[in-house]
Amino acid sequence: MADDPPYIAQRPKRADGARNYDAILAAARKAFEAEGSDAALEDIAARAGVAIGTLYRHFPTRAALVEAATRDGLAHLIARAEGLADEDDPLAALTEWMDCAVHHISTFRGLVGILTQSMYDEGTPSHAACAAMHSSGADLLRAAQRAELIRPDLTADELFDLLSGAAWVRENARPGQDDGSERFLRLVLEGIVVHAPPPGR
Amino acid sequence: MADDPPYIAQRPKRADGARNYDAILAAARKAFEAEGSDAALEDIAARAGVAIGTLYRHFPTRAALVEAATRDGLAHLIARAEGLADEDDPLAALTEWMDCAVHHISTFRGLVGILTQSMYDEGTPSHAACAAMHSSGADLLRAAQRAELIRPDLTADELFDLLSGAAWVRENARPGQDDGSERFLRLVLEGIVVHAPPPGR
DNA sequence: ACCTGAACACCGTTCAAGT
DNA sequence: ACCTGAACACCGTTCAAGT
Repeated sequence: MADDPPYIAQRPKRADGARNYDAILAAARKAFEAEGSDAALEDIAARAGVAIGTLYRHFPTRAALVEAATRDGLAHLIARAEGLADEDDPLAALTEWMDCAVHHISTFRGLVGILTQSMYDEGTPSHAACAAMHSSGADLLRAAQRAELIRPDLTADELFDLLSGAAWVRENARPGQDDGSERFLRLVLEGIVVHAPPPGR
Repeated sequence: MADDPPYIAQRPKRADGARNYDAILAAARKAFEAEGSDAALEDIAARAGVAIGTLYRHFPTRAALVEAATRDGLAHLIARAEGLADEDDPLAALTEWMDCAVHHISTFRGLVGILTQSMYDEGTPSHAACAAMHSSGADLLRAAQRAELIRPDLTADELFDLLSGAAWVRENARPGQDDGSERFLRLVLEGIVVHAPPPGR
């Protein structure tokens, strides 16, 4: 009774297929950034110079297209966590990663929502990437907690709530204004760090 | 060159009009709560027992319908701020209000986004309500800052970023799970309160 | 194996006709 | 002043025909 696994787009091997696949992805990324995750698929196909059926052949659902469009970015984010694990200061490492994460999960309007859903819906194309991201973040969190730099009662789920809140604010920042998510994160951070005990103790 | 003011729905005086207006609003609230702010307008009309044209007559845009559906809730929130202004403990007052605000601005999926847009788009039906809400919150914030209970560098805009971040997390909480926005707010609060100086000073 | 585009469905929005 | 529902437009999605 296993529900079939989510569809993950694959780059075709045949030359014309690969070319179209790439063109669609490039057009999708551009459209998502400009119009958000609900950009018109017909426009994306048109801009990629393919018929609408071709888009559907490679990416049968919008979720599959979003997954493919954000795949590299999320992979980079996960790799970054590995790199930061060796850092001397685990709080600095966590902070740096959170900043990086906020940027990657809010590259276009609607992404945080999709990823948040994917976090707990296994039938979703982005679920695997989200799960990997979750465990990357959890590792950095645990390290900072072991060093007693982050309050011990903070769970990884709570960390991701804070992260997605910050990302949503960034996604929805008024166009002209600077985004305010750095400030948001810094304020949040003050709430989760272990405050130094009074001196002489 | 004044752009015309945003359309604000008014309850008609004629009996049949008023009846339909109420029925549409009731159906809309139910639909928004179940399906989010992009619920199908045709369904709402059908459930209210009116033709689609009647819905458009009373609420020419989706934004006008959302404004009307959330009008009472936001008015209540603003009144609550007035009441809390006389509180002894201005930090408790602010905390209580933030909790209340988070609940009101996340009654259905998509609301926070609409209200956030309305905050800085004057041509939007909910703009007036948002502006009133903003100044209500700013008053409570200033009181808490005068009492040196909230860090003095926190701006009202930043407070609303934190608020809408919390509301978004609540909106998007996984269905079964408890929403986690209380926890979110409590963590955020730790980041913005003035921490007691070491004793004996 | 991949591409095309017509066809269908769904839903938002308008408007002429009616009470 | 208000209501109705047909009409149109737009866009998502499928699929038969083609290379």
